[in-house]
Amino acid sequence: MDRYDPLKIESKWQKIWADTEAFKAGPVGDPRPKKFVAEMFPYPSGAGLHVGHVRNFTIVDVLARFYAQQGMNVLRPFGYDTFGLPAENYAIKTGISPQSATTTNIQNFRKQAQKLGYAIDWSREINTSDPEYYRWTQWCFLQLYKAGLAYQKESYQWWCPVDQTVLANEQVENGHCWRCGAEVEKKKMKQWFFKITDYADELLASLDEVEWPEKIKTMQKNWIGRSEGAEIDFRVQVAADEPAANPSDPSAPLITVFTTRPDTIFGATFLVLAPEHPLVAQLTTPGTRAKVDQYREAALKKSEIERQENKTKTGVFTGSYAINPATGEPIPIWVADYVLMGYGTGAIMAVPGHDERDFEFAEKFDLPIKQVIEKPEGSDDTDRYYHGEGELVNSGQFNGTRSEDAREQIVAWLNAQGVGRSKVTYRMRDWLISRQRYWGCPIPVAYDKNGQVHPIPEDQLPVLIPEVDDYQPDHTGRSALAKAKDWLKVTIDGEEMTRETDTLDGYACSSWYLWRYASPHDRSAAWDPEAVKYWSPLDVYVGGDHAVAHLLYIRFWCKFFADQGYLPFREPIKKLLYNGYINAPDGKKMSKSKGNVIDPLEVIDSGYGADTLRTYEMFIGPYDQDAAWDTKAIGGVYRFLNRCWTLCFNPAEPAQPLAADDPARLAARHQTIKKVTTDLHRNSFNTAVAALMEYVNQLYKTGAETDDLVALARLLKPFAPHLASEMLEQLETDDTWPTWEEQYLEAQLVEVVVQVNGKLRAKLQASPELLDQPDELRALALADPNVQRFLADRPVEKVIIPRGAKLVNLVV
RNA sequence: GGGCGAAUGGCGGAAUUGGUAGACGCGCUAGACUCAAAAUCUGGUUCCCGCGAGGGAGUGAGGGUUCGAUUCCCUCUUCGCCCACCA
Repeated sequence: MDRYDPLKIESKWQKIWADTEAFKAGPVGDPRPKKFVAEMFPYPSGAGLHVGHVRNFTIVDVLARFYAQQGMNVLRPFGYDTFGLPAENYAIKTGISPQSATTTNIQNFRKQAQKLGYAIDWSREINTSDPEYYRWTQWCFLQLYKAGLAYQKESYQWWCPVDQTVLANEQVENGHCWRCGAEVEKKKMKQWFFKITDYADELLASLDEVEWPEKIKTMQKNWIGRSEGAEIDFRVQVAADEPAANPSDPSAPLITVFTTRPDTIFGATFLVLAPEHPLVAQLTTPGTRAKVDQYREAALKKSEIERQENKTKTGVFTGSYAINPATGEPIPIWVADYVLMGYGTGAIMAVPGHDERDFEFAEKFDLPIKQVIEKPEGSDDTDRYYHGEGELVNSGQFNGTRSEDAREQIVAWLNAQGVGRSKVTYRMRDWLISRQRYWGCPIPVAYDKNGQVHPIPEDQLPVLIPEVDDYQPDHTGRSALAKAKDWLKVTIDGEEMTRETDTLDGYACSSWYLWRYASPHDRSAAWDPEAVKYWSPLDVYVGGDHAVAHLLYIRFWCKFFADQGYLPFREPIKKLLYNGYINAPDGKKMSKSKGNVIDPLEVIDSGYGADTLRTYEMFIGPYDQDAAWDTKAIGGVYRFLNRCWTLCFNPAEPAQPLAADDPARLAARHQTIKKVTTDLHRNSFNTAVAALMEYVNQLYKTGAETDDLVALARLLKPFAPHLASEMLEQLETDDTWPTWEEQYLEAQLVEVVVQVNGKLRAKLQASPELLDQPDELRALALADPNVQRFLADRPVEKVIIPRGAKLVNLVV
């Protein structure tokens, strides 16, 4: 071999790795320290791997190989998240079944991943649409059902008119379907939910325990959206001219509102209900009925995007009044769409004096505005609705109290009268999990002739997805499963029933897969408790998506299954690396329609090889930042690997040869080992590659000794495993991760910089010991002609020699 | 509107606890090899002044703390992401 031929080297080593099952994880109980690393498993699209996958998978691979070379027992599995709309839409269009398209796509993905030389334990591949997998997804559902955390509720749901399916909150982006971009609507349907809100507090609190990027933690905190406040009951009068209702009269309806500002209750001059609020019909008086009905209908019909975009306030008066429990005065009850049924109680007490939205509404409809908090003097707040803190006014016995203190006092006062209580409310809603789609995991329940729900017994799992001819959902809101007439019938306890035709949100399938990796072929349980106890929680998770959805759901399931005794930990992922995107060379997102997609397989096959592609994607920039593909820069990485190859297989005479034991040579080697090792520990992949490049440049000058090449090949292996393996074979050694010794880090002379008043004036060569001898260092610095020039005979007032900084600062 | 983050040469980026700003790569440039080109190798490359030694300026803008600030603090500008009538 006389030149670097990546394609030849790579196919050679890929065959060896496959034949020897080189990356099989050690057994459960293996005494070596374990490391479990994984990427967010991909949806295997027909287009195959893209450069974003390569970045994501390579980060995991570098870490897996780094840990393995350090003698750890590494689990680095791989799987496919295969349910979802693309395969189903493809089936609707082409008639090719999702099952068959998925099989083809998986084969393609596997082949491509192998071509990248990933250190994957291929014996642990999982696929969420494999019945052997989804029977356990169904088992998970049944556990949640048994515990009362999977329930049905009829409510208004996001509905995508194009995909003909319900969407979760997380799948609606600015009022549009996340998949097809169509404007979503609201539709009243009976849906399945998981009660994630039961875990809201813990999901929030235990974010402090995980080593995740602050950005992601903040997004989850905002999503959960904990608000402390109070619920307050307002007794209704049916009409203004009736005598004020007796607050203790149990026959008068109650409107319960949620507020974070109970201190402003004396300023509550009207109530507002969401259009969907169940009491609206009852409260509407005959004179207002026509207007109220018209408003409600319009609000419900309005697409969500219209309701959000139109920020001018609209609303109608119901004709009824309620008694403000603080003032005893009747206040009008309005209906307006700026109040959301899904949050709090769907009703608010409006305090226009101190809330921007209520203020706008009051202005528009000429409702009374009452000030109950005094703006402190010197406040530069110019809003006419002061929403800060201050002293209470117009608030009866609470006048003069600070608003911060009044909150608690007023709630206690209302509570004593039985009309108010402290309340914590979350912005997060329960997780809507039913999907009116064919290509998903069937929800394992059936309905008897009275419509009662019956879970499918565990011994009848899996509920298999039936084959159908036509994948089109029908327009009644039911999935194509409804077309499998025979499949629909099921007998439970001798009674004939009808199966559920909804399938589970794909996020359910990915909410437990990390534990499946521990025992992927277990036919008796979702996961083997011993195996999970050994491998989990996951040490490092790498991905660039799903900041809220998937990463919140998997935490929820983890806590649930821990409570059920199935898991011995409450957080599934210790450390999260959230990688950035790779954009097209023009800086824009890669997309087929723009024609700017870089195909990683083409990069490999063009002659660069997988090692160059892998190393380039690690070198492209900090892993957590977006980067633009640079078609020229990848050549620089290829040249670097080519130089590594040349040093090992075809070395030239060095220009400035160094002896094998020269301190400068040892220093370069040990510095490189230290730099690459510490950089990998802090996930600074780009600078680790830079350090290797620097080392190779050095070896080109000085010539490479065997020890240099061994260190180089071992350090290079996580990035460019094929080339490194070829080098290690030539060098007749293994890939044990090298260690550095502090004593070799410094060459015989170090460079010390001299500053005068903080400005660099000279550089001196000195022995390292001199750094501990301030007087001599000072003398040496003062002797430098350029330093003398700048001192200009002035006396030196202070000499600063910082520890470990190779620097002298003379202050005059 | 709220929250979070970022801004460094022609470009991507580096500088781990405040201590030599610009590592490494791209690009550009000069040279070696070659009939020539490619490939490869060697040198140069923040800007300004200077033949040079060297000097001055410089990390979005302005101020502050410090012997010393890309790093810490304050004010502002621009950009990005997330949430967005959540009471």
